[in-house]
Amino acid sequence: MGLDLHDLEPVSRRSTAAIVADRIRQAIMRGTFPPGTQLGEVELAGRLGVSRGPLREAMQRLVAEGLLRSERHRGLFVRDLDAADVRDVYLARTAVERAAGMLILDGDRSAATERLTAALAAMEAAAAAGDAVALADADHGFHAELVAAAGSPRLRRMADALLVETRMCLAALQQTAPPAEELLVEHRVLRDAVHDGDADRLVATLEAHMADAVDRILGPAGGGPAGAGLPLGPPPAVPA
Amino acid sequence: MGLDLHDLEPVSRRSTAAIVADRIRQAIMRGTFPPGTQLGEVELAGRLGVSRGPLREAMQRLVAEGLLRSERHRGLFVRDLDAADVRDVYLARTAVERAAGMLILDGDRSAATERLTAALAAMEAAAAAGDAVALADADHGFHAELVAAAGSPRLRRMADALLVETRMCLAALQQTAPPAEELLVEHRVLRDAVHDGDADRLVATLEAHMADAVDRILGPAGGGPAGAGLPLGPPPAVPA
DNA sequence: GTGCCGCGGATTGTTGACAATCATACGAGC
DNA sequence: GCTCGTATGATTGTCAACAATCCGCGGCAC
Repeated sequence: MGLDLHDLEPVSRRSTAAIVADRIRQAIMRGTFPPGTQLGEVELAGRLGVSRGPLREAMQRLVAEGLLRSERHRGLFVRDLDAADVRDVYLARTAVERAAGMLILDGDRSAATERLTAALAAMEAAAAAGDAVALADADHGFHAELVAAAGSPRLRRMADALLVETRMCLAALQQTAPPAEELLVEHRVLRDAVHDGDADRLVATLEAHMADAVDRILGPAGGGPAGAGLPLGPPPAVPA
Repeated sequence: MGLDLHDLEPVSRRSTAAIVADRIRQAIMRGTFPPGTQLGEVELAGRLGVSRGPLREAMQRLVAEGLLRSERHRGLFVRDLDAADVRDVYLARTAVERAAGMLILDGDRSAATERLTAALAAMEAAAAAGDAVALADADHGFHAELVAAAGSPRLRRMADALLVETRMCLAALQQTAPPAEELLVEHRVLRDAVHDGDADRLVATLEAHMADAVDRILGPAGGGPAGAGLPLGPPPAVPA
């Protein structure tokens, strides 16, 4: 239902490096590779059925995206995100999605509303089914659709990268249980604000939504002033 | 004078791929490789004195950054930016630098003011010397310092990528002569707004500054509503 | 007992060569 | 004259092997 650009795509599929990059990215997102784990090149290459050449290229892409951290002659490690990183991710997301929202309000609101409604339906279905990972997927999809509807390639690219990091946060610090109903309400308000063209309400709701997400992940400790740069303390229990 | 993070860098220098990526990036920024040119791997590898392996890794990074466009079995080409891209770059920059500015206003304003003043001094020196490329460098440095002072790693990373694309725009569509005095005034106002903690003035000036830059590059045609997505017409004279 | 030195194992970084693929130019057929 | 099929050339994509580097452990001198 949610295929974006299948309209007669050129026959040549993407390069091998891009494919394995997507694979690794998805594995990191889904928590298959916990933060801090070392990714051996030979093992990964063997498991994916490719050689080390394309795999290294894919790794470089992921390093550029900030998902991996490369130590020279030591290996590649999955970046572990601390509390400051969580705040930073949501701060950047707020900036990007805010700009996307303003852009939508100056553009085709009805089309955007339609796309957001569809994404919202996916969230509602997942919530009704009680499927937590599907709900997270749909949440991801809603925000991706929000900035995609803005029509800015660069905002979209930045948002995609940030959403991947968001999933990393969720996978790493798996919160107990996201209150599905509250989540749905917040997203519904976002869509309505887009529909009504209410800029102030959209921005306020977006910021509150992001702050809520940070609180949900970190516990209601440092969600307010968002002082970036502090490593800060142990919220409930984070592994080293 | 403007070195950012030279503070006792680890002895092991970066990987070869990162070095060649920086080289290519700089070459693209400075206009050495005009947009649309094909970058042959063997030629580049020979010229840089490295093999094709590390070079391909560097290329993947640059593709991920959006500076190169890879066509399968065709080659790597320098992305050529049209008018819509110019508007999009400045739109994204506005979003990022606005967020950075708000963050600074909630943080250490005096330190940020100091850094911005230093960057401004570099601009003034370049303007006084009549050195256009030094002025562009200093302009670049001012905005880089602005988001660096915010202390958000992700905003910083996004801004760096966008600034490189900005330089690409400037190099490709080399404008006649940027009015140095006006440029200085605008940046001075930005710094003063940071110093005074005036959020409204900072945002307004920033948006005006970006709109001015777009007008300067494209000619005063479509700077107002910034309708992204249109390829749009020939402002004065753009090469295909 | 403590600190230093050297060695073994493993991993990454790099290289060169092989194979697959595509664009271009030329000639045959209609 | 135009179009289609084919040969050629160059380029990218991929692979397996070589070399450099670093961590951990055992032994030795002090």
